[in-house]
Amino acid sequence: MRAQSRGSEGERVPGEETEKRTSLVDDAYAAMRANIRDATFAPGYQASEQEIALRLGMSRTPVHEAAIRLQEDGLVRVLPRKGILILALAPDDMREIYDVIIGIEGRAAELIAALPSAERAAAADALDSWTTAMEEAHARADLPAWGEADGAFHNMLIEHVRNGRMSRIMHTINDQSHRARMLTLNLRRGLDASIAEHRQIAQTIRTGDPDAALAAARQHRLRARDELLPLLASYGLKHL
Amino acid sequence: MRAQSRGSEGERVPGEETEKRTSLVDDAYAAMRANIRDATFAPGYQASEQEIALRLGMSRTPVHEAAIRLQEDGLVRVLPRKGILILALAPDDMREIYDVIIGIEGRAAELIAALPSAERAAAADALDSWTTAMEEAHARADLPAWGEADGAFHNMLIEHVRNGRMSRIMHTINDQSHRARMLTLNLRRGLDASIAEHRQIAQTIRTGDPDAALAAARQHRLRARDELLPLLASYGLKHL
DNA sequence: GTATTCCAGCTTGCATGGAAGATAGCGCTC
DNA sequence: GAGCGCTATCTTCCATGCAAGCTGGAATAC
Repeated sequence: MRAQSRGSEGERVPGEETEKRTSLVDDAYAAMRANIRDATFAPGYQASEQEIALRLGMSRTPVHEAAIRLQEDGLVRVLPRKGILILALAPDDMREIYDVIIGIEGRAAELIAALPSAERAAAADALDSWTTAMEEAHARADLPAWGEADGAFHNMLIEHVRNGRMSRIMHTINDQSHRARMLTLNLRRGLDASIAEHRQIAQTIRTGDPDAALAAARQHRLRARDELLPLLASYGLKHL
Repeated sequence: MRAQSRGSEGERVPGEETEKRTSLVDDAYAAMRANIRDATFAPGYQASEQEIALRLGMSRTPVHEAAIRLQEDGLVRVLPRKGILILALAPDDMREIYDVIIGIEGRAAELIAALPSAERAAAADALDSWTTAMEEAHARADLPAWGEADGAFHNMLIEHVRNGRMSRIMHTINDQSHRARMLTLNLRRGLDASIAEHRQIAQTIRTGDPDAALAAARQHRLRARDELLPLLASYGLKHL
């Protein structure tokens, strides 16, 4: 049973070049996170470390340590002597998540709008180009592309602050809410409003008005939250 | 040798209590975190897992797994085949930390000010009592007590939101900045202003004015940051 | 004296086995 | 038939062994 058979025939995480030094723990972490994101491990599913280790072709130790990291990220819960529980997301979790996003992203927009004008312009250009991508996707009624552009916009917003802690927080939060966003993508209505708000955020950044940028970013997320939460409630999605 | 695990255990989802299981991993995590907080493990110190395991009276495995959690918390860095490095805090880290605090705590104050009036009053009372404790400590020139009351005020602010993710983020951030706060406690000047701002925050919450609460909380942290960062720079504290 | 090479001793990464706790099902008692 | 207790079996937890990588210093060549 000492199989060093790396790579389980199936493809790895897309976009992740494992060219660098790859530890089994990192492999396990990436694989499990991907499986949770694409719902291969459905919420509520209770897996055993042994089973996952077998599937990934490694021993229990790296799986166990990856599970600790995932638990720290809030994606799973390690139940002592019972197994690894894939966490579900309740509407109340989405409320929590949105409040964190509103706080962090508002500050992020404010900070970017306070940068020197050259950097502001560069950021605004990048943000606008993603908004344009959203418009085009909207015109084609291509919801997945719309969602991807939307995600890229907000990701870019955070990255421009150059605050590793903010990036990390948003990254974690996005992991947690990814499934909910995918599910509700088809149900959303206010795409036009969303695009307009994106333009507004980029505009306030270009102008260099921190207060307005803060207000615009907050407004955008507040509206999205007020659109999403009733949706989840009405569809009775108890766990996502 | 047995490290006494201090009372603050990482809490999870609200509603789940009765966690009194004692695992060695939890012991190691709590002990190492306490040692980092009180600078028994000074920043820059590089310990080996074997050595820590010996000191804690356990084997390497639980220490290793605790180190993973601490790394996830941003307190240490696990260097492959070199050891566990206790991370230092540079002034730029403090800038990052303050921006996260400004975003999160502002939203927290806003949310509390939007609660029903009975809960607002209860929160404001609790906050005011801690502010009073700060005043008394200030009158006695008891800086440690002042710092403790200040910490309790802000902790209470976050806890009243009942958002586990916010609590967790602030908890992590506070762990990281604890040493810097302790160091600069003796150097701070604007204690009167700080107390007045605390009163202001509690007042806006009592009144139930979310916008004012947001502004007051932000203003408080912005001023504290602008007081602290030059202090760190002028004293040439490269790593804390 | 200086530069280079190599090795001994450190470190963690990972696998694996034993131990203990939790659980479900079976058999026994009433 | 219903309830209770025992046990078989599953799970994680933790200790430990082995392998591999990195580092510092000794020994050698010049």
